[in-house]
Amino acid sequence: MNNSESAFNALGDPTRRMIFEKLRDRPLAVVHIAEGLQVSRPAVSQHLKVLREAKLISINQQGTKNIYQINQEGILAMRNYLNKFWDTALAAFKLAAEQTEKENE
Amino acid sequence: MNNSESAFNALGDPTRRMIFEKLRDRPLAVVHIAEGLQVSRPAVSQHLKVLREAKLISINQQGTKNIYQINQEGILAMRNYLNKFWDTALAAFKLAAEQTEKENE
DNA sequence: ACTTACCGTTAGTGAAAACTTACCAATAGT
DNA sequence: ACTATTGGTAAGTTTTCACTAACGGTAAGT
Repeated sequence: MNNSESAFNALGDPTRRMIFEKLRDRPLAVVHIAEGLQVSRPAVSQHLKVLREAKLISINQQGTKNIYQINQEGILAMRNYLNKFWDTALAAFKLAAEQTEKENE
Repeated sequence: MNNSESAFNALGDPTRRMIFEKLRDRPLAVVHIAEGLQVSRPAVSQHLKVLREAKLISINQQGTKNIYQINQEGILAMRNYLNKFWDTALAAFKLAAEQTEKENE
């Protein structure tokens, strides 16, 4: 599974999107990420693992605290995927239009 | 659920990503989408429904054939989400850096 | 040393969702 | 008319995965 694939998988879950958006505004320790969320702390830990493997977030270990923060790499992977996807789709569309035009001459 | 949410949900599934990528190159009827895929045609139909509701694809009905094609709307929703997300994260980061700087004066 | 705070992992459970089978409706072609 | 093609839906099964409870491990503070 490449970067963008694991990133799409990770953001496919609503709870993980909430965590992801919490970290958008500031880096947070796991306890604080779990606050306000309706799942247990271990569940949050598991989600963090998935997000980390997708390179959407990264750890900054400080003593016993694990401070999580946004990682640009995963975001870039998704953006590149979508940009390239659309470019390819558009090119295919234009090519098909030209083909049709020729056939009608 | 807004647009980008349902889009992320939809692309969270690997089979749906495959379908989505199949349609990138050309519009296809359901039968042809199912070809090569390791799931039954009804399963494909169900996936198409999810992708359609996320506005990632759209139908072009031609007689008894349902031709599916890429829909830019869902893609744009995701791109906008990611762009805005990153902008916000960057702004928050800069603000935090300035705060820290002031404290160290 | 002892206690407290923080957090990852494992095992087991429950719910969501992906899948298949069966069925039916609509159009196209003969 | 009838036959074939196309494809959506419903019911039921299977599988996946998100979740909790319990445990252990590490670092900080006293």
